[in-house]
Amino acid sequence: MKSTSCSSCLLKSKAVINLGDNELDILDKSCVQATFDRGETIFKQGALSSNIIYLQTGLIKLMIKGPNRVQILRLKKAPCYLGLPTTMGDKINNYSASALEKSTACFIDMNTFKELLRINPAFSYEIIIELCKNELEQFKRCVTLVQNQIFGRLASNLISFADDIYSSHEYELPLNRNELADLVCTSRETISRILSDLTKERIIEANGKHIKIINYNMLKEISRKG
Amino acid sequence: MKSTSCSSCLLKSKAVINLGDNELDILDKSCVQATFDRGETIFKQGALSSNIIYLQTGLIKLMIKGPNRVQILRLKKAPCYLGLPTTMGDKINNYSASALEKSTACFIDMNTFKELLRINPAFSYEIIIELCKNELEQFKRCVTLVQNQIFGRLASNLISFADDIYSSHEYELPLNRNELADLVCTSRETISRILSDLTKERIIEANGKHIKIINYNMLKEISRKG
DNA sequence: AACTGTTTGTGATATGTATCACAATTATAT
DNA sequence: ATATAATTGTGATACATATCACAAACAGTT
Repeated sequence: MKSTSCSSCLLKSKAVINLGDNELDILDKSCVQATFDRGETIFKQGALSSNIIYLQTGLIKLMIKGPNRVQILRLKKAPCYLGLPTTMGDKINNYSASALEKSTACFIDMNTFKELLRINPAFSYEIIIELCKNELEQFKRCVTLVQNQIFGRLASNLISFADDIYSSHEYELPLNRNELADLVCTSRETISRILSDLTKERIIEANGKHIKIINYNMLKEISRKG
Repeated sequence: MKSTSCSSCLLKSKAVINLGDNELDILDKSCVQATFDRGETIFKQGALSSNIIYLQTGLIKLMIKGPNRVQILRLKKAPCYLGLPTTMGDKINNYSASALEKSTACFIDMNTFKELLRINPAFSYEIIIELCKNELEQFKRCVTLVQNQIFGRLASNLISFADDIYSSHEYELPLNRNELADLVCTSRETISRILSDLTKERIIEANGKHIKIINYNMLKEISRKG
């Protein structure tokens, strides 16, 4: 049940901002809103994909089950589109999404979305921009995962939590040790060892999920060198 | 110097096929064609990006200089767009492209490309589809790189050469050992050892750059298990 | 409050691959 | 044809991280 119509929604995407009243009406008629608690699945790998999902509020993880393990592809913070590639580039979800905190998402019918792409070039243009930025981000992440050793990989992610997600050098991790290991592509034991070492070296303070970055420059250096 | 006008080009992209005569004229006026020999750079990481590049014929590698090494992000076979994300998502090339064999590419002015996106929704739509498929492909590649051990990673790539690029179980690698190592993210010594082992086990025959796959199913199994 | 299940930390050991060194082979230049 | 440079293959060793085992701490349930 939608709390507000698309036209009076205060959390529109950059793409949707370009829509006229008529187009917002079209969107409103085939757009459903849902709230997810932490841990709930928004869409599942292997299932048919027929909606475009716009994450209005919250934080989610994209996960894929690979040959050897579950891997967290990336975390995504609202506002953003989820699963655009998997819905428009394929018919089956190539990966899953789950909420890491209470989140709200709008499910847009695929055909309506295509219609909006067709009738509003500015809408299309913003979708293209988002796809392009996502791919660049993904390339960067992949290079870090492949080239850096585990110290550098973990440091990069801790910094990303601080700079991109919480805008603070002190935060509560939204992941347990196993999930952090899935994000950084290592084992949970290795995560424990490194958080321990970083704490001993007074670069961070790690108390359970509570992280405080003490020596940001040193952490940055570690993330650069790998 | 263009050998033919855009309207009479027989190698149009799926996006360009949607353009009308008028739009093809617009494209023709700001599109320059170039031929590249093997080894030549098409665009360079760190340089300003102001063109959209359409690879008409040939095979290229996308490379990025990371914290520890050069990494080949992926190979791309014509026909396809190169560097869409890096031109539309940023102003600087995030990675480089070089020809692996004689190739031809069309350089399209950025503003003209944006104009075509604006005036032709079907054109935009095909660009969106290509971006989505690219991202899914990139996710798959990243998962393989991160989760598989080196045997599985090399097997995957040898199969990709056979199935996607040469459509043959026997082919001439377009890469030397060092470049193959960059593609698979390992060292050139490890590449030599594994090609040696695979040859000893009669799964492939490797003679210099000449590769012949003898036991496709076994190679497939190795690539799946990692 | 007690019990059970889950998560986390640490020690010990195994494994896969990088690195280094060097020689052999191949390609290129003269 | 010869010399030089680049590429490749192999052996030996080092190193980073996975895996296994187990205990301690924490969270959830009764």
